[in-house]
Amino acid sequence: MRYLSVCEPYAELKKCVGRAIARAVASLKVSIDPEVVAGMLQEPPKPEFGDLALPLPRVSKELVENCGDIASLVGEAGSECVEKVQCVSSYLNVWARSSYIVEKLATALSKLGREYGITKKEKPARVVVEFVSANPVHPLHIGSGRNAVLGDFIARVHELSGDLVERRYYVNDLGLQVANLVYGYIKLGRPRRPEFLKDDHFLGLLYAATSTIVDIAKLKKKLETASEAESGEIRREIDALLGELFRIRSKLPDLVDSLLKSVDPSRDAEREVRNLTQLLELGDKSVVDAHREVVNRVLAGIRETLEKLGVFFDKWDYESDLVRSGLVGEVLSKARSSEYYMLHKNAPALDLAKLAESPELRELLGVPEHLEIPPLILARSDGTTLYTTRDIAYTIKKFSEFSADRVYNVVAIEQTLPQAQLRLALHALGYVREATSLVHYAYEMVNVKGLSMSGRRARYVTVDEVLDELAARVRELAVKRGVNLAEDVVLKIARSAFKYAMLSVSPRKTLVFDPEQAVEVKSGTSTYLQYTLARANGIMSRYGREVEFSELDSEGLVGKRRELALLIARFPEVFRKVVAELAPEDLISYLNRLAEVFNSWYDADPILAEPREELRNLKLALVYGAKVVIENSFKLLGLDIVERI
RNA sequence: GGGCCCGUGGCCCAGCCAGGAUAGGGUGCCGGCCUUCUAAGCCGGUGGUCCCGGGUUCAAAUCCCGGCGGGCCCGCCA
Repeated sequence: MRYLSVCEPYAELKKCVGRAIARAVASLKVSIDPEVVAGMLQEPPKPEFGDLALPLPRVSKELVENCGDIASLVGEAGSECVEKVQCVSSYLNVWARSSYIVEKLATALSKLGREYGITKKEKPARVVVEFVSANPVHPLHIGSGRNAVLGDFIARVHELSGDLVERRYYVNDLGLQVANLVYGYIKLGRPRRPEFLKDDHFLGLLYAATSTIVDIAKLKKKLETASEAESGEIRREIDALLGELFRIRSKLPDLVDSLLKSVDPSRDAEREVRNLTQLLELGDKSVVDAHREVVNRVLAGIRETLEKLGVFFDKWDYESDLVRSGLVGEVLSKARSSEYYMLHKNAPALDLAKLAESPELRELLGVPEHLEIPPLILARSDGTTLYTTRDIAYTIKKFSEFSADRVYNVVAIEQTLPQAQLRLALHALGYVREATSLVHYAYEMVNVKGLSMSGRRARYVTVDEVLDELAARVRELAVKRGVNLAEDVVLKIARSAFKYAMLSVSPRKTLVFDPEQAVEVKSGTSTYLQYTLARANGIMSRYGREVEFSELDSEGLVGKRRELALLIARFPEVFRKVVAELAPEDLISYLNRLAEVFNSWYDADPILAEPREELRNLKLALVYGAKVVIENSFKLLGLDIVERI
């Protein structure tokens, strides 16, 4: 990938040091590539070991015994960037010239200003990010919250890199889940919500109650034909579901009571729901109306939550529209004439196993090496299509409508198989470019301490309640500190804390969400970073002028100031890595270190009160650098900047 | 049964892919610091068999092999 305006002070320093060492080693008649040396330079664990260190055995074993000689050779040769070199237990410890660091950093900061560290691509790409796409049957829970935050992050990464990004939400309104909700919704005559509940929360309860009653009906039917041995187990399951229903009832008694009056659990409720899925897919007027209404009511609630989070979408795509547009039908007929077409237990399917035999293709499509690929069933025997089939059509649509070079599906890691099948199916049907440019950005699930989550049973922690609780804590803390915070600032602090919790853990790891802990507002969170930024901004606005980069006292670059300068100098590289690897947690670790060094320095060293002008300029340059670094990181992570905290 | 992921102080997490110095943070607990740029902060202390066992290496939390523990996937669900 090529980038514009490369201006990376730390990388330049490493290259320069690499050259200096390579020159010295050359006089020992050993030839090494300066670039390689630069790549091997690492950050010493302690300041006593200098600014950069080279483990000599990594370069060459023979050099280890010459460690002391090399150190003095580098020192004698002199270099614009090397101040001093020492040999400590086979490490070459390098102290950089302060003037070099200051000059490189000042150049970068004054040249790029607020753009410092952001590397734009030479050729912008067109990127679609599909994320959240939670089924419109209940409010967003924190699992979808993780999706929302990560998807937003990916979109931001590309936006900041100069790409054109389209954010899409796939409204999966054709699954069995929605049919269950529609069933209950119609049975109750399109009920209104009580005053104290948001629509998505209210309808989420309706959905859970309906699902549970339908499931009970299913089990009761099974009981009729069950053997003596089976019936005991089934009865226990029914009892468990009755318990769930009772719990749901406790939240909204009237709702469940009237639902029980209109849905007879002993009748074949399941078949009625199945009928609904068919009518929906066919576009039956009588149900489509109620269906779209209830879906939009839930969606309005979800949207409100996303807005509170500061997460926005360009397009909302209804799955039902996709089917009715005929796109899914086209995919089906294309599949029928494909060489991979097969019947699997009498259902139309694609035999992708053959295709997946090629290791090269797996590599190309990012299909895990040992993942077994079963046939992809395209439709039920009643003719209704299945999710992945519709997703094939949707993927084609996402690519074509935006002329996308790449499409991200931000989807839970548990869907690795269907996502792999999706890419293989696209390839099988001749959509080779689409198949290779579709990225499954996978993230692990969110578990809540002491709760097994289930949408079907209304057992979840919602994003709304977490945000509300966080906001309450922020207010409480503000009162304690005697600070008057505007409501929008409260929300910004609260939602940033939520995002931070979602972003600071690697997406590949299961996130154990402890509601008690997440709502704490304390150090080691976004609040700490926001606070640090507010301090830096406070100084800058109090100073009220542009920093004078041409007159900096580089002799003053010692202690925490030096540490901070080197961290700021590293930002462009950190940024590039985070963008390339889509790893928000790396950026967060870096920010925490930067904030720690900044605060520790801030506490001990007066900045504006510094009497010597050139030293004051140096300090201000550091404050400015830290400010720009944190602000640009916030842009990438979607955290909010607050003026006062 | 097969496959993938995870295991790091009491709790949470970074480091592992590209092996390097005494394993970093946070939280918790104990103590100290506000007449000076925001104390949601700073400083000090406390706390670790990097799941276990082998192997490779001058060097292993990191790579390889074998276990153990936890999660996920293998549906005419999504």
